[in-house]
Amino acid sequence: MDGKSDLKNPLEKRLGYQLRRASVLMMAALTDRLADLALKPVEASILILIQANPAITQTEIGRVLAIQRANMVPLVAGLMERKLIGRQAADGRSHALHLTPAGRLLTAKAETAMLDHENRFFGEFSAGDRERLLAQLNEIRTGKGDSDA
Amino acid sequence: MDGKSDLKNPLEKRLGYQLRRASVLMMAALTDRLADLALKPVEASILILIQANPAITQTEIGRVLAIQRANMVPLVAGLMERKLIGRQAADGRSHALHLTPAGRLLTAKAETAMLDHENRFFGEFSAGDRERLLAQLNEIRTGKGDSDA
DNA sequence: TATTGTTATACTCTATAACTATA
DNA sequence: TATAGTTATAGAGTATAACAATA
Repeated sequence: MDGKSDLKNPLEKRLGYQLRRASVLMMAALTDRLADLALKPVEASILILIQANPAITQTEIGRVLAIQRANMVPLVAGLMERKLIGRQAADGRSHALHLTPAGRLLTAKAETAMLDHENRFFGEFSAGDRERLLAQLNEIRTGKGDSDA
Repeated sequence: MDGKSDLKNPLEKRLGYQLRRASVLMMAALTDRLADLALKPVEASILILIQANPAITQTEIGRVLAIQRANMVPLVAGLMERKLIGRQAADGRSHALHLTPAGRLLTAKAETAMLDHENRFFGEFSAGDRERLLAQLNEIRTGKGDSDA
């Protein structure tokens, strides 16, 4: 009941390929899900990071999320303009970021959306499978990936 | 022995986030690895797909790899110019693609590079863990992800 | 000298619309 | 009417270089 084609795709056996395809699919779904809140995934991530780390600076956020300083500027400016976050001078050159009340509210909604989103994709997975998958993905990041320094 | 910071990252508990970070890291590593062959990951994927499916057309490749028809044009043109692939008229509007001898040689090298690359990241994983991870990633793609039609 | 925030800029990847020639 | 290949183009996302102010 498919009949779409008889094409072979040897890449389906490649972990890196499947990793990327799954990631792209989930990112697209999350983008749709967060569009209701007028947030992009990266913006939601920034809000969550500020919530977890009061007085974090935008350069620090960039370091955690692997975003260049230069590219943080319009992101922070956008959240400031929407009055979701505020800044206070930390020292003369850096600014401590915090969530506004509106930002706290929206961050809570974003977190709910992200959990729903995750359950949509992993709802059939057992808790053990989720934990193992999470640990394995984390291993990829923290394991052999450190040889690019 | 780290001292890098005391920042919390709640996103590390999110499967979608870890999936993306792992994917980006592996893609960057693969890009480096294939640079020796003057191939981008997408070009290597196209070569492998042509090898596995003689007489495939570029639109079909795009369908398999989720690449727009329009974006296939410069990719195929580049591989043609390097004489890694050739084309023959299939019907009046489509062309059957095939690997040239040079293309076959380079594709073999690319496959070796991709296997090495995969072992670099998953070498510590047991065969069972690899299989399970592959199956889980495939489930993400073929499971709940089909509701965007 | 190093770091923060910033501007400007370029490059890649991806998406859309429209055209042609074929089916 | 639908499809393959193509062109042109626009929009993200990401990267680098340079600068001013501050540490």
